[in-house]
Amino acid sequence: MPTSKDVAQAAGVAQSTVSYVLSGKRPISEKTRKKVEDAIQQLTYQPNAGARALASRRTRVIGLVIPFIPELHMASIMEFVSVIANTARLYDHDILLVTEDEGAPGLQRVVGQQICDGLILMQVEGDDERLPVVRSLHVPVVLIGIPHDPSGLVCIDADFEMAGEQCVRDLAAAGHTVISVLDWQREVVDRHVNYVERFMSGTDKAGESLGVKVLHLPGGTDRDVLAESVDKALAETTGVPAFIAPDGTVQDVLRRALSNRGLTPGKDVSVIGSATPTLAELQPIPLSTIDLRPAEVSRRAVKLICELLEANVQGPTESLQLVPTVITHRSSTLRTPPGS
Amino acid sequence: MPTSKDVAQAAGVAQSTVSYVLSGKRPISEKTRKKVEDAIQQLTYQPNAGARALASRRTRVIGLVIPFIPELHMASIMEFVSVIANTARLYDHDILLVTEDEGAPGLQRVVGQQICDGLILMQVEGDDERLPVVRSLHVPVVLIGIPHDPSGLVCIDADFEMAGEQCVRDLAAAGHTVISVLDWQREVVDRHVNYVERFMSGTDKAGESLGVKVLHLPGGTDRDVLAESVDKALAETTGVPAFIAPDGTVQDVLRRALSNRGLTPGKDVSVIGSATPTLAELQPIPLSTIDLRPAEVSRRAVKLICELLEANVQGPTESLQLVPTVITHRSSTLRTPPGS
DNA sequence: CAGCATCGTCGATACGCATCGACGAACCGA
DNA sequence: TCGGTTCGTCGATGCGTATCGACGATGCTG
Repeated sequence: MPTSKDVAQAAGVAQSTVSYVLSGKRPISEKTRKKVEDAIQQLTYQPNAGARALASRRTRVIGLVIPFIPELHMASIMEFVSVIANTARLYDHDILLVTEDEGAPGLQRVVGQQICDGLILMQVEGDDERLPVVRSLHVPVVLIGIPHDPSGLVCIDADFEMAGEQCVRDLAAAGHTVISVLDWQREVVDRHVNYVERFMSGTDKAGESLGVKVLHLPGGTDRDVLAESVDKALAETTGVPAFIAPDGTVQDVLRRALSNRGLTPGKDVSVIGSATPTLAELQPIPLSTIDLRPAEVSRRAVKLICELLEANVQGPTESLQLVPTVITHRSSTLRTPPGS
Repeated sequence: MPTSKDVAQAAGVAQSTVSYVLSGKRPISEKTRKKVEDAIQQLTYQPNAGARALASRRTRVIGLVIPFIPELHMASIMEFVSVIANTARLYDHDILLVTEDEGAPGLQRVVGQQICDGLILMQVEGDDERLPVVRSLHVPVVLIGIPHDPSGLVCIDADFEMAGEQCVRDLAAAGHTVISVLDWQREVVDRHVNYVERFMSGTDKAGESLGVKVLHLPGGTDRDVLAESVDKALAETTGVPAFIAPDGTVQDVLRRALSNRGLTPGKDVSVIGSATPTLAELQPIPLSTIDLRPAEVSRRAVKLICELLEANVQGPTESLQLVPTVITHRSSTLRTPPGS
């Protein structure tokens, strides 16, 4: 492996000059720059990351803490991961995987050993045990998800409250007067991820202001539990029933439960779920969806942390960003108020 | 951040002694070791990764090249990723994400800059364009998947041929005389991932040796295409029909197609799919599966590369490992030959 | 008790780059 | 023509660790 010294020698300049050509931190004459760049080409020189990190105190690596995954969520997590990795490259950074299995000590490890310059935490819980550690780390950290106490933290997430509002508002506009909201699957609810509450609060506010009844029922992937919820919803509904199933994993079970009862989405019942456009179109009856914008959230998270790194932020910062959600009508919801 | 020098000072020894305590590469008296370890504790010292990499020429980081993902596969990819990350930690290594978007130059980048000591490539295609580059890199690389020409490469994958054999053998034993194999979804087939061929070859060999007819039909997630395949299979089948759907994403569509035709898996038809045990049990009719052992493949891949790193392998190595697959009966296949 | 290997520790050096101060050259206006 | 800039380059140093050679201390053999 050639070093910058080799390049310097080949170009007939000092090693420091090579460094300045690369960093642009001092003016370099066109002539010298050309010589150096040619030498770099010829030797296929690439700067050594370790040495660079040692000298500059910057690794250009961001640690990404991925959650331990209740099986069924993996797909959506992967969406975050890949967008985050690709976006990081745009800022000339790399992503180091940190699994949640390592817990809080894992964070201290990667930061303490200076393997990375900052962290992105996914799937932050309302009362996340890692928060005290996060606050004590002297590096920028961006949380995806909003804990109960976000003071001193940089957080970003989809605007779940807006999402809840949008769903109820749209169903109400379609003429539904009773709307049933199915909970996330148990694994999520048990984690006290606070987007569940935010979503629910959004539905309730909208329901109240529009004068429609909003029911909250247990969701999850257990067929019997969901069957019970559906029956209860149907019993309490006057007019055409409407369901909101913000958890992608619940949708499959819901679809089956409705079909068992002879109900066809878009005709006898309205259903709004959460899925990517591609997946939504793939359904037998294209699913009306509330898009929680995972890609946009990911991109902004990376942007945020890179800006913090750029600004060389040391002390605690505080900020909170909510990404607007998007509701899309497909065939699983009624278009017009029935009887109009 | 304290350095090893600080530790040395606190312990009243030389910096090199601290280093030897940590690495164990020279004998240290119990007394000195104690002093040093206490100092490390008190200062909460953690070695600087950059400096360590610079001096030792080892980053203890493995690059993981994850594929660009046709949406529906993400879940299974995540399974690999998380097991790989966790296993790497057992060997005291970390995982750097490299997305396929960077292509072959990305490999040269992370290796050239010495950000990582070796690579794991997922989802290797039969005639992968990155192979020439891989062969030219002077670091250990482990491929998950088996290219057409594996010479000079270290490869590991599930034994898809065995998987195909197992499926056909079991269905034949249950009395089926005609067995229909549905292809992977188009996105996978188009990539020429060669496990498709290996699986098919396994089914054919078993079919031939057992005297049962094996049909190959287009799979994929397109409902119409799959409907056509199912109809064709039913038309050509004498006795109880049997389907093998090795692609997890095809299964959903197949299930619906069969249900539309009034066929109940385990009763009027046998179905073998591919899914993790949890997911298989979650189906309305628990799915008989062929387990392609993603976790085991991941673990072995990490083990392989860590051993290569340990052994300080420079030149090209060659090896090929196939992980045995496991077939599990649940309720979607007939238990006994019909009419017996 | 001399002679010698072994053990435990130290000091010095190298790893490859970024960065700082210094310095010569070219250029400006007076 | 001279003092003062600005521009472009160089040499030296530091970043924190691993590792090599050296060396005193200790234990053993004859």
